[in-house]
Amino acid sequence: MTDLLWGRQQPPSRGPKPAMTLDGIARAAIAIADAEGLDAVSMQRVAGELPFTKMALYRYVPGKAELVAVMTDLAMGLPPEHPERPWREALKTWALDLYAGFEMHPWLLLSTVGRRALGPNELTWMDRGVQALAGSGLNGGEQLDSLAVIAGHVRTIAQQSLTLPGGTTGTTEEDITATLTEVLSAQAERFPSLAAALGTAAGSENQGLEFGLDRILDGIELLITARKD
Amino acid sequence: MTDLLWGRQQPPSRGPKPAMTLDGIARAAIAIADAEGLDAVSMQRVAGELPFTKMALYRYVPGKAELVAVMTDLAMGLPPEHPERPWREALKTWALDLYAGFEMHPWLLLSTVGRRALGPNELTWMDRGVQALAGSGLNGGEQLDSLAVIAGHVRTIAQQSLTLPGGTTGTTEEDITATLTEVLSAQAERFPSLAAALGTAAGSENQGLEFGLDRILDGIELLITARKD
DNA sequence: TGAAACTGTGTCCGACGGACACAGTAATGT
DNA sequence: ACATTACTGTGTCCGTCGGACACAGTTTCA
Repeated sequence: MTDLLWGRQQPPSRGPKPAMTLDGIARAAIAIADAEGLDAVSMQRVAGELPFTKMALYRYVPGKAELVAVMTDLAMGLPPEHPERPWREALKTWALDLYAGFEMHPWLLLSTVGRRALGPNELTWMDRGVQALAGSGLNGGEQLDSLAVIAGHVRTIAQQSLTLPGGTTGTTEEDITATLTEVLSAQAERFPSLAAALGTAAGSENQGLEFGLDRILDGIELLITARKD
Repeated sequence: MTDLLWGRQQPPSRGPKPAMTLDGIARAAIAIADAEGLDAVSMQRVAGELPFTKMALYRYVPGKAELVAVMTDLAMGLPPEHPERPWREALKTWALDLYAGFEMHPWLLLSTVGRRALGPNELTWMDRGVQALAGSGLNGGEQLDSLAVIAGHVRTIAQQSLTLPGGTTGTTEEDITATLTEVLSAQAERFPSLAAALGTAAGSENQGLEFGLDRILDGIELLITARKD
C-alpha cells in the first residue's frame, strides 16, 4: 500500500511492456468519481473507461482499497504555493485552499474517513500547514494538533455544504433544511433552543467556514501570545 | 425516511401482527456493527441474528440506507443529563459526551458522513448543545456555527484515535505511525517542518481532544466577551 | 533456442441489495 | 357465517460487486 502511494516499484526487466500506468488508471477513476460519485467507481467501470478489462487493473493495483488510496492522494494534489506570510494568514489561506480541494473533489470526504496510509501529496499538505506554525513558539505536538483542528473544521463545513454527486446520501440542502424546519415547527417544544437558534439565524451562506476559522485562529493566537510572554 | 426516523407510522388495522419491531432490528444491527464494524452489517447478517429471513426485514425498512439511518439515531441515544453550568463547561462536557458516544460506537463516524436526515436523538443532541449558548449573546447562526466547530473537532479526533473494527481501513495506529516515521526519516528533507514537529512531539496521548477544545472555546469566549461590551 | 517472467483476458465464485410472486393470517364488510 | 381485503413472512431470481485463478501471448535473459 505504502509502496503504491509512494511510487516505489522497480520496473520488471522481462515480459511485455505495461500498456497502462497507475496514474492513468487513477485519473480515470477520479473522473468517474467527480462526475458520478465515489460509489460509481467500480473496477468494471474504471476498466470500461479505458480500453481494457477489469482484471487487467489488478496488475497495477492489488485491490480497490488501494486504488481509492492512490486516487485520493492524486486528487488532493499539491497545495498551492503562496508567498511567505504571518502564520495566521498562512493558515487561513491553507484552510481555504483545502476547502477548495474538497469542493473540486467532494468524494474526498468519503475516501478520507478513518485512519489510512498517507500519500506524498497529503503529507506535503501537512508539511505546508505545520510550516506556518514553525516559528510560532508552539511545540511540535501543539502545531500538529492545531492543524488538525483547522483541517477538521474544513471537513465539517465541506460535509455540510457540499453535495456528493450520485451518492445515496445525496440529499439536497434545501430538502434537508425543509424537513428540519418542518419537524421543528411541529415539535418546537421538544427542541426549544434549536428552534430559537434557527429562528434568529439569517440565511447563513457559507459563512460557517469563515466563522469557525476565525474562532479557531483566535484561540490559537491566544495561546501563542501567552507563550511569547 | 423521515417517517421512519421519527416513528411516524400508523399501525395497520388488518393482517397478522408483526413479529418484529423496527427497534429490535436496529438493535441487532447495532450489535453487529459494534462487534465487527459497519461493513459487516448486511441484510442477510441482520436477519441471521434474528429468527427471520432477509426479505422479512424489508417489511420494516425500505432499504439498507434507511436501516443505517435508524441505527445511527438509536445508537447516538440521548445526551446525558447534566446540572446547569456556565456555557463553557457545559459545552466542554457536551463535547466529551459526544466523544464517548463515538468511542462506544465507532461506526457512527462512517454512518454520519454527508448530509442526511436527522433523527430525534441527534436533534436532541443539537438542542442540548445550542442550549448551552442560549444566553451567551451570540445570535442563532453563531450558536449553530460554534456547535458545528466543536462537533467537527470531536469527530476529527475520534477519527484519528479510534479503531473501526473489521473495517478495511482498520489499520492500527502504531502501524500507521510506524510507516509515517519510516517515510519521514527516509525523506526528511522533503517534509522538513513536519519532521521537526513530529520530532518535538511527545507521545501525545489523547490530549488532542482537550487541546483543540480549549482553543475553540477560547476563541468563542473571545467573541462572547467582545459582544458583551 | 529454450526457459523464465510478465501482461492482458476469460471464466468462475460468493456476497451483496433488492424486485417480485406466493402462501398464510387476521380483521373487516355483508 | 363467510368472502374480501390487507397485511406478514418466505423463496426464488436478478444484476453488480470485488476478487481468485488458469491460460495464452509477449518480451528478455541465460
